[in-house]
Amino acid sequence: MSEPTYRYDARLANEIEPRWQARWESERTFRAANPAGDLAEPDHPRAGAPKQFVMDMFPYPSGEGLHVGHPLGYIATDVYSRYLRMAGYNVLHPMGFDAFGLPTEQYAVATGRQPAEITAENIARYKEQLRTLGMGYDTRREFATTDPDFFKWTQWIFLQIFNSYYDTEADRARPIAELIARFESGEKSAPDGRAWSELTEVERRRAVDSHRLAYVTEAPVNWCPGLGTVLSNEEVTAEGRSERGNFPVYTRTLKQWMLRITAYSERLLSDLDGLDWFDSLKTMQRNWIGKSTGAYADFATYAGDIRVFTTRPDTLFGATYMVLAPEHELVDALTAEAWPAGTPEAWKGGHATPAEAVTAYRNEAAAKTDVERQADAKQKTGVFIGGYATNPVNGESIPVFIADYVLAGYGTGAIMAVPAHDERDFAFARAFGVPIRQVVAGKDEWDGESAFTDNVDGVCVNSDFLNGLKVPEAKARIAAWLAEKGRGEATVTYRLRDWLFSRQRYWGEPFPIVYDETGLPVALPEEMLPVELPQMEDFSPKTFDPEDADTAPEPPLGRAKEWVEVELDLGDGPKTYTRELNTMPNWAGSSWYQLRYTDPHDSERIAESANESYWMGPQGEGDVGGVDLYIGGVEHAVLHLLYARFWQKVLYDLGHVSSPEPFRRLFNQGYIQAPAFTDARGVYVPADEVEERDGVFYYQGEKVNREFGKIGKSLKNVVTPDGMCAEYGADTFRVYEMSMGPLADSKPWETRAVVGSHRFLQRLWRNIVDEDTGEVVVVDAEPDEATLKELHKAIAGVHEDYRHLRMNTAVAKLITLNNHVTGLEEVPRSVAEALVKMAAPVAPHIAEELWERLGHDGGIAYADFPVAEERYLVEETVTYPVQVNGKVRGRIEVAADAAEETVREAALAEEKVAANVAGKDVKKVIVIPGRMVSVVAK
RNA sequence: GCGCGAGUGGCGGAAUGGCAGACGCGCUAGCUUGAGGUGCUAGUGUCCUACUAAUGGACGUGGGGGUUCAAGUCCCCCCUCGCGCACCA
Repeated sequence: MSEPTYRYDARLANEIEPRWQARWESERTFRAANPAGDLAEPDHPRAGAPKQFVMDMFPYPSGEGLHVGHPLGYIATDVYSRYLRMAGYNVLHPMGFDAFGLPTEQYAVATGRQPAEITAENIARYKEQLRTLGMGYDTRREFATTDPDFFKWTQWIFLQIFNSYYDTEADRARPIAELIARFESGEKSAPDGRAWSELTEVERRRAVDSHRLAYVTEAPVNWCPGLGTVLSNEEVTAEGRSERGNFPVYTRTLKQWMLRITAYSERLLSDLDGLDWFDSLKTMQRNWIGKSTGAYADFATYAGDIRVFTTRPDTLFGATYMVLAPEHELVDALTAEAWPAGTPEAWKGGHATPAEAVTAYRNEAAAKTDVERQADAKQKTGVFIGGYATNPVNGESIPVFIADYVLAGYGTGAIMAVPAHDERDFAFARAFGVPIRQVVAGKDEWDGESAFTDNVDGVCVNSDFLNGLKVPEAKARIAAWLAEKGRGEATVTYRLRDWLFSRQRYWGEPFPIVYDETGLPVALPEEMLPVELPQMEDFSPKTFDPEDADTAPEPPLGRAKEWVEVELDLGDGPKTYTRELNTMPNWAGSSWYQLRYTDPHDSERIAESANESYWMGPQGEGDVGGVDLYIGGVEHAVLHLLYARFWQKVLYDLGHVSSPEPFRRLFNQGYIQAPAFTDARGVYVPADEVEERDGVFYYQGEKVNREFGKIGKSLKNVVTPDGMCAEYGADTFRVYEMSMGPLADSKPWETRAVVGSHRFLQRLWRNIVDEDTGEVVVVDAEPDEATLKELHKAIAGVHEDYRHLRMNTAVAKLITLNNHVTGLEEVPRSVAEALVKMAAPVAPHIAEELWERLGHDGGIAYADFPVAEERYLVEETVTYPVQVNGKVRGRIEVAADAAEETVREAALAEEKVAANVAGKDVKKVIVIPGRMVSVVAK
C-alpha cells in the first residue's frame, strides 16, 4: 500500500524545493536595493526601509564540497535574513568565495591541472549545494576573490597602503605624497639630518619607502621549507609549525613585503570596545596585540648602550644581572676575550672562553625546537658572556648573560633581571647563583623562597630615592628620572608584529609592483590593474625537505620569464622593469570583501560611497559602523579578523570608506561534530557502515569504539547535506540544524534525529493540506480563545528568538503551536497563515508552497511577519503555585488583577497548604504578582 | 602555569532568582499495515508508599559550603571537560 499522494515526504519536498529555488532565481526575490548605481531600485518592496547587512565568513571552495558542518552558520544567517526581510528591513545577504590559496594550488600540482580550472569547478559545486539548501542570496553580488574584477581592487587597496604612511601626530594614515611634500618643504628632515635637496634620487626614494605602510625589508621571517614559502606570525602555531600542513617553521632573515599593521596597534586594541563581539574573541585579539606598559632603560657597556624594556622600572635598584637574547646584536661586541677573574664555573657552561661559550650556547639554542624550549621552560639555561653593564640608577656593574628565556622578537630583546621580583629571573638566579636583592616589600617579611611579585601594594625598599613609594608611584617617578637623565623613558610596547605579506606561491594575487634598475619598488599606475597571473605549465613552488632550515624560497613566478620582464612607460619614457615575483597571502581578498558586496560592479572604485555608507556606515553618534551581523568560526579570531580590521582602518583614514570597523556585530557559531569509529588497532573505519546493537557499535561484525570529532575525510565520518536533502528535503535539514542547540555551541550530529524535524514539517503540511486529496483544509472560522492565546504567545516568543539568533527555541515554539493546531477539529485560516509565515525563515520552501496553496500569489519572502496582540498575552486568571517553606504544596487560581490580600487568603485557604501549615505559625506570606506565593511557617 | 567557557533524564537540549527537564531523538504500549516505517495516539527524571496508583510523598541540575521566603540560575571552595595563551620582561 502506498503513501497518501499528497503527504509531505522526501519525494514531495524534492519536487517543491527546486521549483521554488527556480522561482526565487527568476524573480530575483532576494535582491537588495542599493541607494545608487546599477543595483538601485526605487520600486523595491523594501526600498527606503531600515537596512541590515548580514553576512557569513565566505567559504574556501575545496574539492570535497560541503559537509553538514559547513552550512550551520550559513543557514543561521539565511534564517535571520529572511526573518528581517519579513519584519520590514532592507536586507543585504550576499555570498562569495575565497578562492586563492594553497589547497587549490596543491591539488592542481598533484593532478597536473590549472588552479583556475579547479577553482571554477569547486565554486560551481559549492553554488549548487548552497542553492539546494535554499539560500536566499542576492546572487547579483556574488564574486570570487580570484575574479580579475575583484582582485583588481585588492591590488588597488595594496597600492593605497603602499602609497601612504602613518602620521603619528594625527594618528592616522595619510597619502605618501603629503610626506614627500613635508620632506621637500624642509618641515621634516631626512633620516640622517641632511637637507632633502642634498639627497640623491635613490636616497630620497629609500627615505620615503621606509615610511610606507607597505614596505620591503630584510628581517627575520618565518620560513617554512615544507611549504616552500614564508608565513606571517599569525600563520605559525604556538608549537612553531605551519598552521596549514603542520610543517616546521624556521626563522630566517629574508627580504620580504611587510604591512605596517603595528602602526594601528593602539587603535586595533581600543576600538574593540565598540564592537559587539564575544568577549572571548576580543580577549584573543587583545592578547595577540599584547599591549604592555613600562619603560625603557639604557645600561651602558663598553660596546655601547643596551636598552631594555621593563614593566617594572620601580625595581631598577634590584637588577643584579642582565640577559640578552642569543640573537641580540650587541652580543658579539660585548663578549669578553677571556673569563673575568673569579667567574663562577656555573656561568661558563664548561667552556674555556666566553666566545666559545656563546657559540656553543647559540648552536644549542638554535637546535632546539620551540616545543623543546617550552618543555624545559622551568629549567633556565644560559651563559655569561664575560661583559658587564652599568645600572643607570646606581652605577653598579652587573654581569651580562645570554639566555633563551629572553626572546629576540619582544621588547628590545634584552632585559634587566630582578630576581627578587620576577619568577623567571628568580629561577635563573637560583640556577646560576646570582645575587638576589629585595627592593619591594610587602606587609610580611619576604621569605626569599620565590619571587615577590606584588605590583600594587608593594613598597620600595633599598632603592634610594624610591624608598617608601608604592609600586605604581615608583614607576612614574623612575620613568621621569630616566627621561630627565636621558637614560630611558616611559613607553608602551606591543607584541603585535608587522604583517608579513608576501608568499612564494603561484595561486595568489600578483603585486601591482615592478622594480627598476635601482632595485627599488615602483607602484604600477591604477589603469594597469588588474595585474593578472601568467599562464604557466609548471607553477609548482620549490619546496624542500621540511626539516632543512638552510634553504631559501624561490617564487614560481620567477620562472615565467616573459611575464617578469616588462617594458613600460611610467612617465619617464619606456623602460624595462621587473615584476614582483611574490604573490599576496590568501588573507588579502578576505580583508576587504565585505565592502565589495555593497557595490559589486562598480568599475570606478571599490564601492560607491552612497552604497558603502548606506550598508556599512556608522548608525549614529559613537557607532563604529560595519556589517550588522557577521557569522563565522572562531578559528579566524586573530588572522582574518585582525587583517580585515586593519585594512578597513587604512581605507577609512584615506577617506575611501565611512566606517572605522568592518564588522560591528560578530557571532561565532559552534562546530558540528560527528561520531567517528575506530577499530581495535585504532584505525578509523567508515562511520556510515557501522551498526549499533544495544549501545555497542560494530563494523563488519567487529566491535568498534565511538568518539566524536571534526567531520572530515581523515575520521571517515563525512555526512553531506546533499544526502540529507535527498532523504528528507532541504527544509528538514535546515530545521534540524537550527534546532540542534544554541548556535554558538558545538554539538554532535545525529542522523537518526533528523526525522523529528521532518515530522514537524509533515504535521504542519497535514494541518493545512489533505494528504489524500491535496485540498487545502483550513476554515475561515475565528480561532477559539485558547488557540489565540497559544498563537500570540508563539508569535511574541518566536519574534524574540529569531531576533536573538535563538533558532532552536524558535523552532520549539513553532512545534508547540503546530502540535496544538494538530489537536483542533478544524484549522482556522488565520492561525495557519501565521504559522506558515513564522516557519518561513527556517523552512522557506514548504512555507512558500503552503502560502501559495492558501491563495497568495506574491510569495512569502516579503509577507509581513505576524505581530503579537497584547490582549492575548495577558491571562484573565493566574494559577499561582503556593510554596510552604520552599516546597510547592498546592495551586490556586485567582483573577489576574486580584489584590495581593485576596491572593494571600486564597493561598492560605488552599486545602494542602492549610494542611501543611496546620499547627505552625505563619510568619510571612510573600506574593510575587503573577508568579508565586510563598508561605513561611514555623 | 595563566585566562575564558561549560557540567541539567538514556541522548541533543529548555528554563527574566519564582512550578526543573520546554521541544526533539530514543524507548514503552496501542492504532494503521500482508510486512516494514520517514504514519497516528498515549506514556516516559529516579525512588517510595500495595490495592483508594493519585489530583500522593521523598529525592533530583558535577561535589561541598553560603546568601535568600525561594538557587540550575547569585557568592566562596573543590572536581571534571573544552577552548585560548603560554619564559611577552
